Amino acid sequence: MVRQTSCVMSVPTSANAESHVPAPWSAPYSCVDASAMVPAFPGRSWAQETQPQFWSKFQVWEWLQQTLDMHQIDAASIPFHNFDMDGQQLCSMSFQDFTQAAGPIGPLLFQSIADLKWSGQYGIEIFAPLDIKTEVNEFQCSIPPLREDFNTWPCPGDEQLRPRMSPQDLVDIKTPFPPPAALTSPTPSSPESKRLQNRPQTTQHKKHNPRGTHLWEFIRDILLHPDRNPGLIKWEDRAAGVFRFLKSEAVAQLWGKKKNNSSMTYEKLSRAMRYYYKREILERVDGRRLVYKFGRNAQGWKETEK
DNA sequence: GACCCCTTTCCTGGTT
DNA sequence: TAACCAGGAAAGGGGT
Repeated sequence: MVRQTSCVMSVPTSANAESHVPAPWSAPYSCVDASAMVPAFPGRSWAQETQPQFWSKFQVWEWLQQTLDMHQIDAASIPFHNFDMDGQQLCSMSFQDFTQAAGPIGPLLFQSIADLKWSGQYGIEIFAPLDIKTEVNEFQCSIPPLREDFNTWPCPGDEQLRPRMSPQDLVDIKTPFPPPAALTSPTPSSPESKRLQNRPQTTQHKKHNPRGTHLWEFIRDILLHPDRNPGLIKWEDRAAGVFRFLKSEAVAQLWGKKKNNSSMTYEKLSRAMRYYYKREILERVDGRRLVYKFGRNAQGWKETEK
């Protein structure tokens, strides 16, 4: 059966268009190419923002999220509160500080920030001078992709700041390190856990999430960082895991952008959400529009799990 | 290539 | 009337 979808969105997804848009602050929250929705938006000086020492707390988190996403590391596995600091504080962290704050991926983060410091210092243009404003007020994309080949770049000067990672350090860097059990283990008796138990051992443990971020994780992560998505989704009952879509179509477009699917709509997104009912990742909230609730198999959203 | 999983797409019908 | 909800059916696509 051939389904020719009609593209109802105005989000350009061609390679060309994509190549002119810097990667958003986070792949999971990939920004809608709002230039399509907001024809004119004010420019912004990027001169300072290319240097991490001038970053705000918000931008530090953007960078952190971007780096985790790039390496397909579950954001819920990282103690974000350890990075509740501005760029200046971030830049003053030592290699050991990063390791303590982020565990096994500390070296990766350290290397990343060292590269950015170095790039900014030497005036390398790694940030495209483009600002994007979505229909959701302040949802801005600012952090471009970090270089994947960071470890192969020449390393002028400050070796103390830029220790080379050994091959062992980089082994399986795309494979997330084991997150806390509380964040990954479905309730033993739940259908989800049974489903996992029935899987071959290799697929249970080999890769945490080979397909990348799932929709519910995407939603969860938006909720966990409300400062980054003003007006998209909000908690109705934080403790109970009840949340509500405020800009359903905007969220759908963000999801579509992440999946490189310009025809994503809330209608389709909500269908995918409803499939989570069976797996108890979400629970029904009867009688309330745009309201969902995390179920027993949704992990990482509780405050106590942070 | 088969199979599994997670969506994605389309659809019908109901509700707000 | 529009937007949303519910869920069946089938296909797409990546991983094993």
